[in-house]
Amino acid sequence: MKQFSLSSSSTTSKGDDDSVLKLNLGLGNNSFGCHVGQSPRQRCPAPFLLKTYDLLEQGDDSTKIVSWNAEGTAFVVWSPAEFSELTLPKYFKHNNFSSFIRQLNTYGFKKISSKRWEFKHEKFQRGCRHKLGEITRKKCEPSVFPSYLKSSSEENATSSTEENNQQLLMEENKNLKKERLELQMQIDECKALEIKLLACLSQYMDTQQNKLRRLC
Amino acid sequence: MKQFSLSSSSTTSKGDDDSVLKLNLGLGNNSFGCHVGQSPRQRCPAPFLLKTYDLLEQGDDSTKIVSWNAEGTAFVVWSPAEFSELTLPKYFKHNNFSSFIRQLNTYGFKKISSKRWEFKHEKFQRGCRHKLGEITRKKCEPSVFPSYLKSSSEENATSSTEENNQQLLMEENKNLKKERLELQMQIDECKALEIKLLACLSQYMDTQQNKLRRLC
DNA sequence: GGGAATATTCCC
DNA sequence: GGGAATATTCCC
Repeated sequence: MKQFSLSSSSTTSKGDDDSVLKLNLGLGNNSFGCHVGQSPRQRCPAPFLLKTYDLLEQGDDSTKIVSWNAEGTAFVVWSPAEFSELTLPKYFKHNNFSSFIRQLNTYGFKKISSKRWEFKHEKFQRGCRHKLGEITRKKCEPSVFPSYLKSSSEENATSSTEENNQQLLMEENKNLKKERLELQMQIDECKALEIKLLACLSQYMDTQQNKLRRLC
Repeated sequence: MKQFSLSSSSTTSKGDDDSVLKLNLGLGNNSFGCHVGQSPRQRCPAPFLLKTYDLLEQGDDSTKIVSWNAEGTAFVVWSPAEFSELTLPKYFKHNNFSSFIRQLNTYGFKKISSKRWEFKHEKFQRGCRHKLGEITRKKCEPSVFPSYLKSSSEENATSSTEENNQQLLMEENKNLKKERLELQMQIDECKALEIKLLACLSQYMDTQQNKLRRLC
């Protein structure tokens, strides 16, 4: 007899049973609670995003200080002064409005009104906490050279082309290592999924055996 | 499921308001009082160094928590627990001993005793606040090679060592690219396997359905 | 609005 | 100890 304990244990993602049911219904679907294909990359949302979202969900009287706009498609800081003094230190290690805005810019939020402090990001909307993982920092991509290597012009006239090459190489090197790590993580994810799939298959087979046995 | 570390920030550090305000004011000092033209590079000391120095100069009862050693050539954290809870938040935006140590390492301090938390830096001594500007971060500057590339012998890299470095870099680079390819192939295999598994599962389910139908 | 330095956290 | 990601500050 095969082991049920694996999938029935509650240690894994909630809804293993669900995924089994879904399997019975839709075959081509990769709905195992974790996705197989390339839906938008769901990472662990940045702490900044989670905090900012949570801060908006606080339904207390602070809604006069900061809140979603009417449509829930952006948020408004109604009172920057109070927001800085009261709200920010509850969630962050500072009370500077400008630092908060710096972070918003880092994550690609846009100020969408000249009359009030209203900020918008496509993936940051009321009720969509699950989309926060799709928001990423605006950092320069691994494949991009750092600014100090671009357009070095005359300043580095002293540095030889050899040194330049070396810097480029080091940069590429660093990026490759980062890529390696990411690929490794992808592989780990894949492997975990395989294990789940196999467990699922095994469980399904057992269930079917039992059904047949009962009918015979 | 993954864990998000909202931890410390949501639990407000009690009574921090004052210190935060002080911090913000204190930071303003940085742009002033920079010595120019002294023989050893006198820069504006890093906030971290100034705070750590000042924290030691506080002659209050906190000397039981942290103080200079007898010779004034290093300093000792006598009580890490109290230091973390009481001293750190007065000067920094956290109360983690390990973050403090991370900073010490960044600035090149060395732990010089295995029996107590004693840290030393050549330029960080009692009565020598004016030398703090000579202490720099260990970060790899744009013009500096990473440690693993430094020949550790001379600053004036001869063309031969440069060539050597370059060769090493290119080699590592090549290997990394090879690795990348292999990892990519592993991923492709994984994905193919997933597809097969799903197909297999789906086919199996169909067969079972038919069996059941026939029996009913 | 964003580049870059420093600080804090996380992880090996 | 230190690499690297994220946070905070400073400055243009």
